[in-house]
Amino acid sequence: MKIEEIIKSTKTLSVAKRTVLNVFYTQNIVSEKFAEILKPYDLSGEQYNVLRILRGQNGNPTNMCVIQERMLAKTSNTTRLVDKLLLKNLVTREVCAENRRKMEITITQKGLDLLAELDPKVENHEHLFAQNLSQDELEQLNNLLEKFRTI
Amino acid sequence: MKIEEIIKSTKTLSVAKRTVLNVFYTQNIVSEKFAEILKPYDLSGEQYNVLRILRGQNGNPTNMCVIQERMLAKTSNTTRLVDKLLLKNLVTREVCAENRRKMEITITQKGLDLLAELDPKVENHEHLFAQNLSQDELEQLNNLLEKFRTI
DNA sequence: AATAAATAATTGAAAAATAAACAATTAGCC
DNA sequence: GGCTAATTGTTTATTTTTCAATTATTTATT
Repeated sequence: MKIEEIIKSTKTLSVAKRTVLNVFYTQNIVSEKFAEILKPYDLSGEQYNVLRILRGQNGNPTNMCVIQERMLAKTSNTTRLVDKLLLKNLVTREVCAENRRKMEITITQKGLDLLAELDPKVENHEHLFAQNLSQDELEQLNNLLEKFRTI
Repeated sequence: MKIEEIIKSTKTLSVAKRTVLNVFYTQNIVSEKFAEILKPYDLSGEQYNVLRILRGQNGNPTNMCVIQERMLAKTSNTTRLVDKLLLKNLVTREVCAENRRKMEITITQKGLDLLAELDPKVENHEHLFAQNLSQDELEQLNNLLEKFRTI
């Protein structure tokens, strides 16, 4: 469905405006579907994201600032996000010995197990949307988004 | 910058996963820049969106459910959003005569003036990103996003 | 060594989002 | 008319986010 129909615009919109709206709307659709997957696990999108970052470290602990830097939404409050994960025993938090200002966050086995359980569902989610395009089109879309967001 | 570099992924990601990440990340960049524009006017992105919907009605009042339906993020609490706009005298709210369950929301002159002041800045914002692509590429991006999000 | 500057993370208060319960009104049906 | 169900919005409580200020530690400077 065209973005004009979705927002029921009577005027014709510039292609620039349409693109911004499309980026917003598409992200919204994708993230709502994603939230549905995480809901039963009582996990928010950002919490999932942090767990994934931690797993990416292959067992090595990760500082708060490294997590922050790798999150997609830079404005998030990493401390509170990690607090939530701690409460669920999905991660551990310890003071770093070399630099006591830093905190070392490590994903627990429980966290790894949760991610392992989610993996197929997440792949499914990605596939749900990706299947609408050919491999070539997906590569194109990635390239266009990358160019578009450059400031 | 490629999405793998941004999230500093060591593994290679499927094109499906890359696309989802790119959609998320791009929306984030665009909306952060947009928030900067609105900040001095003490307006959130969603509040701006509601004002724009109301202006689109050309002076005709609009029900809450119509507003809700046209918002990009369906989960927002429309009542609260409109409350905020009321407090700033950007809209009015009256009981609908035909169906007294409904509320008629109308944008005020002050609201219209605010939008008029924002218009060039918003266009500027859209242009900031759109200028990275040719007209053809923009159309392509719109088409690909539209296809991609189809469920 | 003492002080200033920079870095890392936390905290508190305010704002916003989310979900569930509630109230009012309308509409359909017998 | 009177009963039931559906619609429309508001309210309340809870959780999250956001923003600015603060604490603790380390590094740099005098």
